[in-house]
Amino acid sequence: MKAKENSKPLKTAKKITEAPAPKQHSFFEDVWDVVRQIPKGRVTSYGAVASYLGTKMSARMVGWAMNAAHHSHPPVPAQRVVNRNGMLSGKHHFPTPDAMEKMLKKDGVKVENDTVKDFANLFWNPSEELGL
DNA sequence: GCATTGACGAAGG
DNA sequence: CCCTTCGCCAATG
Repeated sequence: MKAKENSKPLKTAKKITEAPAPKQHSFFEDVWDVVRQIPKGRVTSYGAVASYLGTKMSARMVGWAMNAAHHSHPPVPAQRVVNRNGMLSGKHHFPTPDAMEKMLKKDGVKVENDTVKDFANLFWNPSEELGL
């Protein structure tokens, strides 16, 4: 049901990055849910998550979801999500550029030159782990 | 309402 | 093998 919560000239007070999904089961929330299931010390890629959700071509949306994930709750370990290259492409979106790799190292993931070391080995594929 | 951008990825040249 | 282009979907200008 769609409850039109507004009919008044509300000046877009609703900003994204807070809760883009008024309802659950949104692509964003699905992404967060998968990312939250990433085991500590493991990492995955945007494409892998997208592929698990069935939209492998929409890997970019996963990145967008991560952006909103910063305000989601429970917190989403976005630092465990990197691009297919294993590079910390999103580190610039964290509070501080080194927050991402710092958290990864805390998870036991070695990061060097903004890239996850032994990425192929640490790669966590939701389609496999969660069941294809 | 159209044009541009974006934390990607695959394909083409 | 490196660079460019296209596709995806949504948000922003």
